[in-house]
Amino acid sequence: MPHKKSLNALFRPLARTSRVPAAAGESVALQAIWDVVGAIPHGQVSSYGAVARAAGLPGRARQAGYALRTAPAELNLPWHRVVSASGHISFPASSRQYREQVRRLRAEGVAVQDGRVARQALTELTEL
DNA sequence: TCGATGACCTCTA
DNA sequence: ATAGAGGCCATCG
Repeated sequence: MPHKKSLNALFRPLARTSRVPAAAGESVALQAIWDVVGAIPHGQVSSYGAVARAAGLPGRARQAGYALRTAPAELNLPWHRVVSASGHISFPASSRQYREQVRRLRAEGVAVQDGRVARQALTELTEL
């Protein structure tokens, strides 16, 4: 496993393709996570942990979830492209957000069965 | 200051 | 496949 410094260098190209505008006053961690999520291509799915790693925050999957929860709606982040490492949608099956995520994923051609996508369908975000 | 919480993860068994 | 333990850390009451 590369050192954190080289990790950042590795992921820099990904961040550069981000379409998320910088929000003034936000922490670098939050901004980095939003950048990564905003760079996930249409039809592709990743996990909170992978997003955190790509943002230079290995081991901080929870912060990725927090960042998505607090993301300004104006950013129009493709939040639905992020699920847990197991492939499961991280919302109660009865929730409105759960249904919305399933709807959006299927609209992009992503197969969702029993509230989860195949782990094989998850991308590590390092090969973009 | 402290304990609880949470859009999570990894290792063990 | 499933379950528990530990780890992570920003937020909140």
